[in-house]
Amino acid sequence: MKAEKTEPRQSTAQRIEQALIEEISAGEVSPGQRLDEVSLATRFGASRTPVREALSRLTAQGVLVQGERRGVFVAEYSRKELSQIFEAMHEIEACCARIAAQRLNLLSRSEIEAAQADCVAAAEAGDHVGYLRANEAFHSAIYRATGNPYMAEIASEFHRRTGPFRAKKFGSRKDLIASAESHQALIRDIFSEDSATASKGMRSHMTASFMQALKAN
Amino acid sequence: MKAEKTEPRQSTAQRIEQALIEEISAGEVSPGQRLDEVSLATRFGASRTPVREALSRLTAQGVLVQGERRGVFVAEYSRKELSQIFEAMHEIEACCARIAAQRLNLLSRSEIEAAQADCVAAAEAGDHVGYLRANEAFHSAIYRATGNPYMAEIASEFHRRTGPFRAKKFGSRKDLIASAESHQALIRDIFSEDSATASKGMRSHMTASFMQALKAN
DNA sequence: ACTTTCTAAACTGTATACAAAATACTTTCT
DNA sequence: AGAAAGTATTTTGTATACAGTTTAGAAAGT
Repeated sequence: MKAEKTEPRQSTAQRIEQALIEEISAGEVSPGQRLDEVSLATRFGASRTPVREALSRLTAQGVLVQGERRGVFVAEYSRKELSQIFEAMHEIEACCARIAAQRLNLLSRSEIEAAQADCVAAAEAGDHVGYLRANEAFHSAIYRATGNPYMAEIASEFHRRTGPFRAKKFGSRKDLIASAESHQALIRDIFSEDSATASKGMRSHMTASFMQALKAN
Repeated sequence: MKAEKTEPRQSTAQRIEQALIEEISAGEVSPGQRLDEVSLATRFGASRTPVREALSRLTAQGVLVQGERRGVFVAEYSRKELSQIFEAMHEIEACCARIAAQRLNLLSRSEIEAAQADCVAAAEAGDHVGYLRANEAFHSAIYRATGNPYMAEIASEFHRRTGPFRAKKFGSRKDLIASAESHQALIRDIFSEDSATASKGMRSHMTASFMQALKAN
């Protein structure tokens, strides 16, 4: 493999943004919790400036919300709001599954299968954090299979935004295993290369996901 | 109507962000053009700090793109990329039309009709900028009719992102009038309250929109 | 004890200075 | 003339200071 161009060094602000995204997605910061510029600056060994930039970018992406007069908070949604988000996500994911089913190729199939193998491994090991990452990668592989980076980006954003709520349904090793198993049915539907089957399969998956997240929250 | 809570005063960074969004959406800044912190700071009578914040937020929203090593640019898409964006937008808009058709109520109908009246007025007057605003408001009214702010937000983002490319198809008064007329068919389909009709109508509208944008770019 | 007013502390947004990195331009060498 | 090295300029990211706004807590008044 040819070496890639030299990657620009990640700025402090980017580093902070990434770290916060991961924590929030993993549900490590509770909904409604306020993020404090000054203590984050201390924690990351930086000044307020890059912290402010990271927080501002995350509000622009809807990952965080700005208080009315002050403060930046991890978004906290009512049951109604949560169902609206899942509805939107549900529609996007169904579109992705439909398009992916139409566009499967050797690479995308392999990527989905490899990602699923990682999910299974993490679930068997009872590795909660590892499973969250592997689950993320699994869904990303489906998004990539659409061959449309913009669809993939939208879907990823929703996946990230619902991360904190979905993370709570993975309480035990048994939950992880059940989740990994549900992926198998989904893969079968997508690999059928039939749009309607894929779309329907994803809708079922998302409905189950939502129900479980409701129960756990 | 009861007075709303006092709105927080808009920061300089927010002001700059809004102004840039409008200009970019209206196609006033060419794709590929670099935005320069220093001259923007001069132009807005501010320091680099709020300019950087605005630019950073706009890159986080995908409205602008970061150069590999330096610079922030108005996104420039290849024909292939443009078709991918429109494809994603097409899917989102069709979902919105479908959901809106299922959820119409007196308020949403009125809003759509009022927005269309504004489109017609702007088109008849040959008011290019006014038409862009009215067109934006028309689509926003449809998104709002979904009753799902998250669907609406995604759709609005795509609408905004494709603004520069779509703006170019509104070259003459005749183009504005044709666009406003195409809205009528779309309204009829959505107001049919039939999901499939609404979805199909929106797909037609988006296909025509894309073809026209291709021709004009 | 409760309410109002005042004060101090915390938070927010911005300007400015500084240093490092990237790029453009000029000079020197082959 | 073309390439390499050196220099100057521009751009980027960050730290810090400052001023304005908001909030919390203390003091005074009823």
